[in-house]
Amino acid sequence: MKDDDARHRDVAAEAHAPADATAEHPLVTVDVVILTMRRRRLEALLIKRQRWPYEGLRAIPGGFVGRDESLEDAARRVLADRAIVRDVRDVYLEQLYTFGDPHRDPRARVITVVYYALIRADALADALPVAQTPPGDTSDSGGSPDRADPSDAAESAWFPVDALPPMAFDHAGILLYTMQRLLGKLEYTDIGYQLLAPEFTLSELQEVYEAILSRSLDKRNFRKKVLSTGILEPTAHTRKSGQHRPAALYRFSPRAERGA
Amino acid sequence: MKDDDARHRDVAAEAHAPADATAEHPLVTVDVVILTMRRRRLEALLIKRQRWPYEGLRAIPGGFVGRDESLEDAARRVLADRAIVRDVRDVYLEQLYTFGDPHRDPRARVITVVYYALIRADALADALPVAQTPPGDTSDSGGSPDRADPSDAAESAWFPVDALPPMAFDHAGILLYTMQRLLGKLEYTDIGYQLLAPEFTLSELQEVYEAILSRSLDKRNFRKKVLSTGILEPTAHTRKSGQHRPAALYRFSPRAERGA
DNA sequence: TTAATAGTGTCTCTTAGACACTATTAT
DNA sequence: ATAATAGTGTCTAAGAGACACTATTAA
Repeated sequence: MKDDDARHRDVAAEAHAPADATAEHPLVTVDVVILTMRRRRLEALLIKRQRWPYEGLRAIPGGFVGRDESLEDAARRVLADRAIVRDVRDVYLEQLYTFGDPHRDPRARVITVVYYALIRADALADALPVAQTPPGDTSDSGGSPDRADPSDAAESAWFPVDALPPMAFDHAGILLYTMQRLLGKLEYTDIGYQLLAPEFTLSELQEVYEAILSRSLDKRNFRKKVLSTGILEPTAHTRKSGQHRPAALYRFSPRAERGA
Repeated sequence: MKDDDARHRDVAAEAHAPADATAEHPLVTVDVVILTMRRRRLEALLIKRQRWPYEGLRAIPGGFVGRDESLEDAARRVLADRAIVRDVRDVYLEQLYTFGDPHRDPRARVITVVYYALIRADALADALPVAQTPPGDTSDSGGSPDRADPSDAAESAWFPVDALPPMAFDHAGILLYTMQRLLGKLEYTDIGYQLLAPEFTLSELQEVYEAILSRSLDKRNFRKKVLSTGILEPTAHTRKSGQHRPAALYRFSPRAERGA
């Protein structure tokens, strides 16, 4: 076996790159679009930038890829750093796209591999990042908007995906692209279920679909369709909430679990 | 404005990376799965590795990302280097996935952004890379299998995607993933048309679909379906070939052109 | 009794897929 | 004539979507 420096030279030589190819090479980060259902809406976790460039604007959480870390491991580390879930293994994580425009970051050439993470409502950590109260929404806000995030980089907050704040870098476009991907995968995969607790009502499932599709669905047709697929099975449980009939709880049938 | 070194330190500091973060960073390449219809099959262009590791095995063409080059520009440069098309702008190019396992290349940490390219039959350059004659196929081979590629890296050859040779690195998996993506996009996009000349017969279009789906389709149902979408329009031309009725040629209707 | 959500069937229209023969050309 | 591919229509079954009322609970 050769030592590391020799290997680097091998790779560089093969591609006609200069001997110190690493210095010429772009930096690589992993950004993670973190999504969850909150207040019956789909919301994304965004940090507030504290430095130039785009100081004060919101950004998608991210970090550099470690030397011996896979891209997905790096994405889970970003999630763990933000401390928004109790167990990072509970999170559905999927690679979205890699953005590499030479001028997307004014500081350096940075290529970012973007993942999106779907957080089940029941998996959110107790110490929730702060919520933003949108104008016209009079429900309780649930936290001070100034609470600092443990990370050096920024404080975090949840924003409804259909009412995003001004964004740093190319992150507005990345969010938009994420929503399009989510919408595309909704019909032919079970990503919709990844935003729900292990047991859920059909109304909750319908809310997830409506949030991603940005339109309301007919209740009878929706239930007919999801039940006809056979991937759901009823539990013996119901959930009471408010002054109305309790809802039956469903779960994935074991056979269909974790299919993608 | 700051100078480049200062900017690099900014990025590194923000992510808690060591000061010489660039030395710790992975290398980034772009690999391009080049596909075309040849002999009524879908075929991929592969190079033969000339060095350790995986010497003698086949690999997907690729190259390092230049400092001021977008990822897509890098992919088109890989295409241009291989000299397989007359005009690189004619090629349909789409990002597939980014592979970054820390040990996928034994020489160094290499993250590769993979694109796939669909080459129209009429856009292939005259100096075609050599074709492989699979066992049992008695049609003419069309070139010496030993002709050297202009590139330092390897000689190139076309291989049917359903009969691939032993592959270097994780490239067999990448090819497989490409075919799955292609299959998935076939139903709801017009990628199928990107493998055809501007004017084509319905039988040629059906052959593309059958190659990607790996199954035969009913001729009447296929024609009914594609014509009902309204994205095709008849030309006044026909094509005669062999001892049978000439086929009508179609093209995209201008409105639907270049939709993705 | 009221407010709030859970839960349930029918009809229509469109689409997917099975299925077999005639048309036109070169040899 | 024969070989080879182009081109064409009907029927059936399944799925998507429009549409309105009853059931159960807490206050």
